[in-house]
Amino acid sequence: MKIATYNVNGVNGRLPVLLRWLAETKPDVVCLQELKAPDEKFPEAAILEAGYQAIWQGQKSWNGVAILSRFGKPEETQRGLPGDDEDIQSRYLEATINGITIGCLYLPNGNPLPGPKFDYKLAWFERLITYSGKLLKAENPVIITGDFNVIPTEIDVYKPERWVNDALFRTEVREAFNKLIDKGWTDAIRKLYPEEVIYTFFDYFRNAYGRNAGLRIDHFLLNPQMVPRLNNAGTDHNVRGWEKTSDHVPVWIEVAD
DNA sequence: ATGTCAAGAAAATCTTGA
Repeated sequence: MKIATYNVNGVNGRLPVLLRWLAETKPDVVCLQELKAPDEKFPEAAILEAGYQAIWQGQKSWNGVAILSRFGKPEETQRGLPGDDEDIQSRYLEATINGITIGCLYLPNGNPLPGPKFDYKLAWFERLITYSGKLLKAENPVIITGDFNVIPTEIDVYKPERWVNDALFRTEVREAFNKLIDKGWTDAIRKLYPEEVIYTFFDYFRNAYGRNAGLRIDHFLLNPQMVPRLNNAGTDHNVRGWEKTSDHVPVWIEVAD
C-alpha cells in the first residue's frame, strides 16, 4: 500500500499536474494540502474519474485538506484539529483506510515573526501534540502526514544559516516538532534514510529547484504499530520540474498490507 | 529587500499569503 502526501498549492489551478502525477505514480491513498478552494469547488468529478474517492475540508482562497483513496470512500474519523472552537481554518482531516488511521494536516506557516501568525503556529502545534497523544493510545496503526512547515534539522535545508530566523526553522518550532516526536512518533524518511539530503519543497524564487536549494518540510510520522510495516519511502522529485507545478514535491511511503 | 505564483475583489491592476 502506497500512501502519499502532496501540498498541491491550489487543487484547481494545479489540477492537470495532480491528475498526471496520480496517473503516473498510482498512489493508493493521497493526502492533499493547500486546496485553496471552498468545498463546492473541489474537483470531485475529475478525481473520481482518476479512480479515487475523496473527503475534503475546503476553504476559500487558503488552506484546505483532502484525503483520496482507491479503496472506496475514506471513513472519516476527525474533521478539524480539536482544542480551539474559534479556529475556522481548514487544516486537519483524518480517516481510517484499511485499518490504518491517517491524519492529513497543513500546519500553519507562521511567518512573519514575531506576530499573531507565529503565535497561531505555536498554539496549533501544542493542540497537535495534545491531540496526537490520543492517537498514540489507539490500538491500530496511525500515520500523521502533511505539510508541517517545519525544517527538523540542519541537513533538511540547503543553507541553515539563512533560515534561523524563519518560522519554518526557528528554535521554538523545531523544539515543538521534537516534542511531538518524543511522544512516540517516528519520522519515516529519517528511519530509512538517516543522513540523506531529501527535499520536499523548492521556492518559486531564484530558480530554487534548479539550484537544488530546497527544504524538507513535508513529513510522515508513524506510531509504534505502524513502524514495523514501513517498507519504503521517497519523493517524486521530478514533479517539481513540470509546468505550472506546485512548489512542493509529492512524498510517499510504502507499507506492508 | 529581493524574487514567483494564484486567487479574489473588482474591473486592470492591486492585495494577500506563501
